[in-house]
Amino acid sequence: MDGSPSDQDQAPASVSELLDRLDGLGATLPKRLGQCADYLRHNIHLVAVSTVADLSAGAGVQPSAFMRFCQALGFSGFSEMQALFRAEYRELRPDYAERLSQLRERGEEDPEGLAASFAEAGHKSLVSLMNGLASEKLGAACRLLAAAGTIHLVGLRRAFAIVSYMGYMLDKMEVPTVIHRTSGQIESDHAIRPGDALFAVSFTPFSQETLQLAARTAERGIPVVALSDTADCPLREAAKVLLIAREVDVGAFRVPTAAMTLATSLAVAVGGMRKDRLTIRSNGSKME
Amino acid sequence: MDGSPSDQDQAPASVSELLDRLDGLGATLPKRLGQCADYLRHNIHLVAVSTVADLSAGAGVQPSAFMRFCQALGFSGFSEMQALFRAEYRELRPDYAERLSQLRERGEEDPEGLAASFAEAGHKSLVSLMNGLASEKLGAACRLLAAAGTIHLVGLRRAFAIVSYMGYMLDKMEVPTVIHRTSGQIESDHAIRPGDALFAVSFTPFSQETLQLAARTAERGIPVVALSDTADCPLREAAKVLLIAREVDVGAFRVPTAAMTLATSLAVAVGGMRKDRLTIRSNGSKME
DNA sequence: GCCGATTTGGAATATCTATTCCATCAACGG
DNA sequence: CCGTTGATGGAATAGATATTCCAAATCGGC
Repeated sequence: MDGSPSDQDQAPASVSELLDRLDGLGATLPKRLGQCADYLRHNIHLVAVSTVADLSAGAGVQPSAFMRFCQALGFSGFSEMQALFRAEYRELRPDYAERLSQLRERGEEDPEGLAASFAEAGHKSLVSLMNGLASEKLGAACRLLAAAGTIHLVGLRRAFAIVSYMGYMLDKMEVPTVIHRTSGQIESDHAIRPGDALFAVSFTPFSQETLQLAARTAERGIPVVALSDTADCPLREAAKVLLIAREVDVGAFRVPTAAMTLATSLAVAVGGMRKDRLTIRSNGSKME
Repeated sequence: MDGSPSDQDQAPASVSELLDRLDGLGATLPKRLGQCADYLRHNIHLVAVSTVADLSAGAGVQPSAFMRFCQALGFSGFSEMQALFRAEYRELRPDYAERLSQLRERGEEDPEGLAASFAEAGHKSLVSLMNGLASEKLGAACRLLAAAGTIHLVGLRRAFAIVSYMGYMLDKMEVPTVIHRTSGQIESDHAIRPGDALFAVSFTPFSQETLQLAARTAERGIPVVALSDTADCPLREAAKVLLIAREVDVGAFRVPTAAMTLATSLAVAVGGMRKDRLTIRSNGSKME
């Protein structure tokens, strides 16, 4: 009831608490335990389904070292730590996995089975989105759009849902935005002025209107950021940055889950950056 | 070394193969093994992170019975079966969980961190969508829409992305569809004719225009199907069926992942049903 | 209601996994 | 350069966990 001094010695109660503590220990750990920390950070998902032997081998240390590592984190041993991961894993999917697999079996005739298939596809799309996201490209896209005067959005057919949602978000954040829904490009071209930027969304099969607007805009030296579902899309040439969001199909259909997620992230990030810029400006302290 | 006749005795190579085999064995299993099968079907997600003792206790049988069950499925024992589940788990998220947690730590300043948070939220939204889906309601919604002459879609602001995507899909499947984007309701009301149906989407805070159009349409005796993010939404009264898709927010923002998934499922199911109906009609064999 | 076949429960065992221990090694301060 | 402290590797041990075995129970056909 007394001995224990600060906090070091009680075990983390959740995975994110554990990660915090890992950061806290930082570089104070001896070499081998440091290797364990590194490996853990990069392979959290393995803990629930692996043995100390597996993990220590992965980290390139002896099992005993890994054991000491667990204790350094505040656990009594590996088993206690693993229990944490297993518990968290169980919680995340209470009866979900169950229903999903039952429903999927029911086939894609039944509406609920269909929904299950689409949900499953959504999970996969998100996984692949996050695995494939190139950090620099996303950052570059944000900077281009944040630096623009007005942001112009174009996307037709299935891409229209994306730009319409993006337009809604940007507008809510008071970012000057125009959605180009037209095929008659008469007004579009002139509305896009130097200092602006164009965000073009197009999926296979690509709409000519979108491609052409993007091409003409790029020719005029106005930056174009593109979002597509494949890297060899015709927008590649016009775009300064081409973002990719692949979706997993269900039969001939798909939900634009990954694209929507990426577009929303972009919009929110751009909104945040512009707000910062404004704040700084109005302080008068710095000009961008 | 020959006895083994057909196929019964080689182990399944994937979880879905295993589920197939489970269905195959069907009711031929003795009582205790039947219990195991039931329990397994409802708790597949537990296999990777549990022991035979846990699982057999859950199923209400002796460990030895569970053991025999594994063997009946074609595995050499429990460990071999568990290995399958663990392998599949590892594959699904290769370095995904890793990145996600790293990125999320980076906070929601950084665009990539934001994307990670939204992706995580998307997973959760899909989980809760599937857990909360009431089978009858979805089926009823499909039937109402499939029976309609023209399907009218309405949804403004953030809901517009949903209806625009739905409109695209329905149109692709040659289902007569109209998207009402107007606030001036002059034409809308008359365009919606007896025999048609209205699909209304609205999230908090609700747009008056959508609510009013739904109310007026319902008053005229035309069926209204609604999609919202909460059960006590004003559409509840006008709608014959109210579908709910809750999203997990990131700060003040959200991606309409669950709603988009539900709407797409609905559209595809309706498209399928109408096609069936047409086929049957043209065969002349049955009239709906 | 008896007999053979099948299923069941529970304890015994084999295997695998976590954990500890200690001799050796490297780092650091005097 | 030596002695102390802390880290390391590897083997020994303790503890779980899976797996097998067999006696008892149950079921089905006659």
